Amino acid sequence: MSARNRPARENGSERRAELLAIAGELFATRGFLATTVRDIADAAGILSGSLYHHFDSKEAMVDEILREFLDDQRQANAKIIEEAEDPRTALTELIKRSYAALRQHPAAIAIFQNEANYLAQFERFDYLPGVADEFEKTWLKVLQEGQKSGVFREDLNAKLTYRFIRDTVWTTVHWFNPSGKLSIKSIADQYINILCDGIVTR
Amino acid sequence: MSARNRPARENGSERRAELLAIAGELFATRGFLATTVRDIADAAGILSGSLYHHFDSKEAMVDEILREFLDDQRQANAKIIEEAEDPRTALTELIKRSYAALRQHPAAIAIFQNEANYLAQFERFDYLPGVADEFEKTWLKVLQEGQKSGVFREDLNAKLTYRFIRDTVWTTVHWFNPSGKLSIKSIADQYINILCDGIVTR
DNA sequence: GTCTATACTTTGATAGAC
DNA sequence: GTCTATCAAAGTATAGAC
Repeated sequence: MSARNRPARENGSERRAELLAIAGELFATRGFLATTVRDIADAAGILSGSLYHHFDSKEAMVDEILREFLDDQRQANAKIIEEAEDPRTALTELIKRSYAALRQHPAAIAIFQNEANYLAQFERFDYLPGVADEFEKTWLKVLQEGQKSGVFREDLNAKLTYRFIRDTVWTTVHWFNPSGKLSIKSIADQYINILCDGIVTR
Repeated sequence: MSARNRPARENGSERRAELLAIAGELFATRGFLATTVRDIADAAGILSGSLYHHFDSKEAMVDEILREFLDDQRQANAKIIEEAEDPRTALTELIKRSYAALRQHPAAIAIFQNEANYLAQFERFDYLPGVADEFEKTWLKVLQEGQKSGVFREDLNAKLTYRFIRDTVWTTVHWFNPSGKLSIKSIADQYINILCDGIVTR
């Protein structure tokens, strides 16, 4: 079946992608529940009923946004783990990659951060807890290997350390301003710096 | 006017406090919008209409929850700043205090974290951005004084450092489990440890 | 691909009896 | 302090014309 004849409902017409981006923006800034299908339609300059020509439901929209981002991130993580030569490099690369994602998928990250908990209650989003778990495993492995090899302090609780890192990195999406003074790169560098060496002078 | 004759609508009967706690729990775990007045009433074993004997609206409920917590935290911060003898002590005390609040006001913290952005759009919650600002000023002052006096590294962006700390500390509310293995104290200690000295061995 | 029109459901809130 | 009864508004979604 050619892309031309494929029904828009199934996937990618340009208009469809446009609508999805608009919806994502709104879900990210206002929240999923606070965004009505009329809000999305208004922002797109059409009427709410017209959205249903492209998507089955509001849930279907957010579902698609999340899947795309999560697949991307998962692949990127796997590649880093595979290629990194030592735990410290792996860790800093994971952090850099996460910050880079802030520029590529800001809406999806905000939605994942803010709504995963709520969405997980619906069957359709059964995959969410699994993905979060997989992410945790990836980071934990790096941290633990680093402890074994002696680059990371052994007295730290790896799970706790992972959570601290994750919280700091992802929550950045709530205040990061792409047109502000701080670049993603400088934020990432500074965080890696603090995380590795601490804020106290020696 | 005695407490006995004071209308429940105005403030503190026992039942009222109970209902507020139930609502707070739901707001915190499910989200403000996802929690209906019927959910709250169900959880309390009454009908939704009965809630309006105690509170003017759903918004009034969350408003009261937030104000109580924020006042508390503000006072605590002021006291720490006043009493701490040096920036490093002040910083660790601020962090410890924030973690301690996680035990005392878990629901309010989660709500503040998750819903402040949404709520700020309503006049009633005009005070929220101001409070966040005040918190930031308090922490910034400590960090900057520490940089001046040489305890904290001068090459760090204080504002950025504050955000890293704030995000890590407050976001803990999303995964902290009071009946889990990790105590609040051990989480706080470990975080202070990482923040000050980093995760890399030397 | 969008519009018109509209059905259906959920939700926050009110009035008055008990 | 709670219940019964009920509203009005807002929300998601559908059907069929254009």
